Amino acid sequence: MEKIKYDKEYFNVADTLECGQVFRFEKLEKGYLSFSLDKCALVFEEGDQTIIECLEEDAEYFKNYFDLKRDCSLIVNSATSLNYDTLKKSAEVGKGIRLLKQDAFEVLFCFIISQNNNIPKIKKSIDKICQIFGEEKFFNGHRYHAFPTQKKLATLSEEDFRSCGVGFRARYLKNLMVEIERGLDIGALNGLETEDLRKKLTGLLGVGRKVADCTVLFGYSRMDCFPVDTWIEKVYKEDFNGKLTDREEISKWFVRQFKENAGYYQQYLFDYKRRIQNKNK
DNA sequence: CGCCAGGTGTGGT
DNA sequence: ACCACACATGGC
Repeated sequence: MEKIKYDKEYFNVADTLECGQVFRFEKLEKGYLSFSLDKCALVFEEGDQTIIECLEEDAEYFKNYFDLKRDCSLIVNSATSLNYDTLKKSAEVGKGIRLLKQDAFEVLFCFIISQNNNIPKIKKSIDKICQIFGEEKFFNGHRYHAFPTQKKLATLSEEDFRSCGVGFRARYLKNLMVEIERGLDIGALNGLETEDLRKKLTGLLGVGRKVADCTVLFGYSRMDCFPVDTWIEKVYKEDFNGKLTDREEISKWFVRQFKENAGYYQQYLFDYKRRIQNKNK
C-alpha cells in the first residue's frame, strides 16, 4: 500500500470530488473512496495534509489523476488578482479544488448522461451501470465495481442502458458504443488540437457544445476551455452582468478573459454558484 | 400538479 | 440563422 501526502490547503478531497467534475466516488465516515476506470483510492485528511492511499502500482496513476504536479496557488492567486468579485470569492472558497485528469472515454460517457439531468441522479445511474456491468473489485477491505470496459459496454443494448435510469440518453450511449465498435478511438483523439477535438466530439449523437467541453476539460485536460451550463449562464448574467445569450458566445467570452486558467476558474464559479443556491434551501 | 436538472436533436419559419 | 418543442426520470 502506498501513501501519497499533499498539503491540504490546495487539495480538499470533499471539494475536489463533490464539485461536479466527477461522479464516481463514495463518502465514508472518514474520507472518500475515489474511483477511476477499474482503480480505487482512499483519500482522507490527517492534520494539515490530504492523504491518498492506493496500491503501489496505482501510485503514479493517482498522482497524475489528482493533478499533483500543478501548483494551484498560482491559479488561485491569479484569480484573486483579477477585478471580478465573484471570481475572487469563488477562488478563495474553492482553492482546495483540483481539476482531475480523468479517462476521456469515462468522462464522455458520464457527461452524455449529465445532459438535462441533476447531479444526484446522474451519479445514481452511473453507479448502477458500474454495479451491473462493471467487474467486482476489492480494495483495502472495501467492495466496489470498476467502470465497465468499453468492450463490455459495446455488448449492451439501448434497453440495458435505459434500465439503469438514463432515459432518452440511452440512445446516445448506444450510438457512442457503435461508433467505437466501428473503430472510433476516444483516447487517440488526444493528439488533436482543442478545436478539432471539440469538433470530433460534437459530431457524435447527443454530444453538443457543453458535453464536448466537459470532456475536453475533464478528460483531455485542456484548460483553455469553459463549459457553459445553466449554472454558469446564471453566473454570467447575475455576477458578470453579461448581455450575451448564446452559450457558445458566453463560453468564448470567458475563455478570452481567463485564457489558460479558464478551466479551473470555471470549476470555482460553478461550485460556488451551486453552493450558494443549495444553502438558500 | 408544474418546474427544474452540468442539453441536444429535430423540425418549423 | 434562430425558435419552439420533445426527450425520460426523479426530487421538490
